[in-house]
Amino acid sequence: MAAAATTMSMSMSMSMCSSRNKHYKQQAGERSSSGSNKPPPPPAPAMRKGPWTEEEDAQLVWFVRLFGERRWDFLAKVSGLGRTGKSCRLRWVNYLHPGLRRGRITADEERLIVELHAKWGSRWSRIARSLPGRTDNEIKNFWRTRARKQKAAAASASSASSLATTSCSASSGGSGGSPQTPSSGRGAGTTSSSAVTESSSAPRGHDEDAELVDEAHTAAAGQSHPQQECCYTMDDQFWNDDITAAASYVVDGGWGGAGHIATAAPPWSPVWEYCSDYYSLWRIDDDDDYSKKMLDDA
DNA sequence: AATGTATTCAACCGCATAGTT
DNA sequence: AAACTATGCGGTTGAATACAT
Repeated sequence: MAAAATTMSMSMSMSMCSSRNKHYKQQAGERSSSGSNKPPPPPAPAMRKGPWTEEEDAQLVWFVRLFGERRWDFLAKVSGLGRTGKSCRLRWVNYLHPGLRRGRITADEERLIVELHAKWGSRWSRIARSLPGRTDNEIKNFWRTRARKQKAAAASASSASSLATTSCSASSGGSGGSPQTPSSGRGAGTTSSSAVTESSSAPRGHDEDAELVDEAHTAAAGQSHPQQECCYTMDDQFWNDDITAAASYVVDGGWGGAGHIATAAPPWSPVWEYCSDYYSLWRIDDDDDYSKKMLDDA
C-alpha cells in the first residue's frame, strides 16, 4: 500500500508533462472553457473511457477524500472527471484504494483462494473479503491465469501420456489425463462442479476455468480445514482505516507534494464551476453524518 | 536487434440487487 | 407497490509488458 502510494506519487510527478496526459488536459480545458457562465445542465457529454491518467487519479483521490466512498455518480459529476460513477468506483476500489496490496499472490493466498473457491465458486468479491488488500478483480485474474496454466499443463501431460498409450495400447476412450489431474475430462467436469454448485449461488458461467477447478476442488476438499469466515472485510475497519490513509497520502504530497491538500482545491476542480455554491451541494443531505464528518475533516 | 507469442492486469459491460422516491 | 437510481458483482476484452525465438 505504501508502495502503491509511492508508485503513484512517483509516476504522478513523472507524468506531469507526459504526452499521455495531453489528451486529458485538452479535455479539461475544453470543459472549463465552456463554462464561462452558469452552464445549463450539460447535455450528457460523452463519458471518458480507457486508462486513467495520474491526474485523473489524483483528482479522484481528492474527491473521494472529500465526499467519501459513496455516491459515485454524484462524485463523478462533481469532480468533472468525465467518467461514470461506476468507472470512478472501480478505479478507486481496484487501484487507488490505499489499502490495496500490491505484488504477486503469495502461496498462502493462493491456498486460501483455492480453498475458498472450492467452497464458494467464483464469488470473487466474497473471496476477496478474506484476502486483505486483494480485490475481486485481482483474484479473478489470478484464477484465470492459474486455470489456463493448469489447463496447458494438463493438455501437455495428456498428450504425452496419450502418445505413450497409443504406442502400447490403442484408445481406452481418451480422457487420458495425468494421474494427478483428475480428468480434464467432461464427465468429471460435471462432478467437479459439485463444489461450485454446492455454493449457494452457483457461478453462472462454466468455461475453461471451471473445468480446471477440479484439481483445486478436490485438493481443497481433502483438507478443508475450517476457514474463519472472514478475518477482514473490505468494508469495515480495513476500509475505513484506509480513508485516513488516503487522506494522509494526499496530505503527504501525493498531489504535487504540496503537503496541504486537505484544505486546498484540486488542480482543476470543475465542481466550483459546476456548482458555485459548493456547500449547498452538501446541504442536499445535510442530515448525513458521514457527509458532515467528511466536511469537518476537510 | 527485431519480431512473434504469451501473460498480466486495468477497465468496460451487462445484469442483479438494494435503496429511494 | 411500482418506478427509478445507485451500487456491486462476475464475465470479458484489449492494451501493455515480458519472454522466447
